[in-house]
Amino acid sequence: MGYNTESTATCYHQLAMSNQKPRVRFAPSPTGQLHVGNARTALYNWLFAHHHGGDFLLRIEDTDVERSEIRYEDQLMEDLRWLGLNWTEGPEVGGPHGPYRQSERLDIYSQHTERLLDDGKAYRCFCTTAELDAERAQAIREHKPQIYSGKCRAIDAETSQRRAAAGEPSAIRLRIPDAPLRFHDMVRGEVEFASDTISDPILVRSSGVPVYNYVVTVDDALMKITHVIRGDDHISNTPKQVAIYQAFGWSVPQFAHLSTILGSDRERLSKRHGATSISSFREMGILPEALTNYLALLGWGAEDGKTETFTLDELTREFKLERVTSSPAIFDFDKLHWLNRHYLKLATPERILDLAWPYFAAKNLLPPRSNASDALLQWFGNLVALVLPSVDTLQQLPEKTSFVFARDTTTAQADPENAALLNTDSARRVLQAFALRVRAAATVTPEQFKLWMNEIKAETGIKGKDLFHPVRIALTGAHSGPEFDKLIPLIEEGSRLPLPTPIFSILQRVNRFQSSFDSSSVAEV
RNA sequence: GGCGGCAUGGUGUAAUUGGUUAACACGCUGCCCUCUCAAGGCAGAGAGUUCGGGUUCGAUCCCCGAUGCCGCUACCA
Repeated sequence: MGYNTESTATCYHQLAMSNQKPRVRFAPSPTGQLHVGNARTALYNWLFAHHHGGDFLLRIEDTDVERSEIRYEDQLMEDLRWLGLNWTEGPEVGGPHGPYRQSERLDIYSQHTERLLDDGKAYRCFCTTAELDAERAQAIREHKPQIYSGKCRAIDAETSQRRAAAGEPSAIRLRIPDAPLRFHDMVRGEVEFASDTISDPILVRSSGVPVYNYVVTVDDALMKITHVIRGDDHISNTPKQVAIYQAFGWSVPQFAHLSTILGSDRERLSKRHGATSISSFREMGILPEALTNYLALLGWGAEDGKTETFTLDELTREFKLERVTSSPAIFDFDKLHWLNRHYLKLATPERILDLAWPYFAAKNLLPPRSNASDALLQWFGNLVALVLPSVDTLQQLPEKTSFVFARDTTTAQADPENAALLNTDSARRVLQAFALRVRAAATVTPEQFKLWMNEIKAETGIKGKDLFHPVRIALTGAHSGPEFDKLIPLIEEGSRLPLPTPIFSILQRVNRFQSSFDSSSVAEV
């Protein structure tokens, strides 16, 4: 018996040849936020399942009761749904192989443990922590693999039974067979571990709680998982798991170990590198399709070697596990932003408006969405459309629209670049001529504005940058921004809208700016 | 220390699986557009494939070794 390379390969072959639908799972621990690494694992599982018309299921690995929290479980599911990664079997939807929460499967595990014990595939280990520590210390000293000596392997069944019955604490270990442990990895090929480098793994702690490596294996087998797609931090665990499959006489699934996602310093990506949780990306206004597209690209490339933008549907068609790279990838925020800009441009105006609104409401720039008039909706839509191409994330929108919301453009004079532009005779002449016209007309249209600027140009001989920049600074507080044709109506219309933070009209802006500007420039001269 | 994995411009991926000048995208630089910024369009710089051997007529690709990084080495997951 035993599953050598050939039988594993045969297994794979049969699966590939048969029409058996693959079944894959995403099995997170609810001990924290879903982060990009896990999300990418979930995505690859989902894509693989959907590409082959198979099943994608969700299982919660909450055997670590200390760290597991229900709120993280809820958050996890919310994040997955937001990404568009739905599942057909899981803790809340149920399914034929439930329950899907490991904490609810404890009976199943103990039944299986009995079986292993009865078959002599596993044994009780009475070694104390102190003994094990000593063994380990010695192994290090002798430059040998740190593996359990197997001291308790030799205890006969009867004695073992008796000592356990007498209340002596014991863990349960698997007997690792004396043969190399091999498995086929769809992204790395054949992987082999010598059996004498693998310790007899603990299956059940002396507390009676089974350990991760054991329960995943039992669950994956019972849930009929055909392909285990997970992070490569599990690669060294896999031989132990293979041994568990063998001990039960179960067929070993296909494995695919995905490389780690690194930060720009080549360290494992973490909070230190900035936002890494899915919810933080959502909060900053990254579109889910941008994130899934980006994550797909982190370790995979399309067959044509060129196309980079894919919707989830397109990814489903194109995605092949065989094309996944085995080397770690560095997370690049710039590229994520590029993709987000791409999808922001593709999104419908209605959707953008819905998504953008809360960022402004939170800053008290807009009323609650439910109170919005059609005129306000229209105006805001125009405003957002104007600056959308220049933002990486929705979160940047309020700042990018400060040209209309800014309450005090006079502070712009403090900026050295602005001051240089303003502290000239020509700037003063332009501003005075402009103010004169605004005060006479009270309101401004783009057509009027154009006319006035032409008049000022003719009468002062000032043109280009020297003509426009002072006006721009006076109006918006910045020497750069959108074209006046768009800017003028946005400000004027905005000033007539009832807003929690009213917008100043052109006239108000000119008056406020002129008064402070005149006094400050007098002082300078 | 032991075991395993990984290595192509700054970054992510390609390279018909051993065949010419190593491709695409992000980013960067410049130009065009323009009052300005952004967007958009165009152009350009940037790697000889971690290093050293070997196999071969020929290695990014196969083999060996070194180095570096990552993971596992728990009665964590």
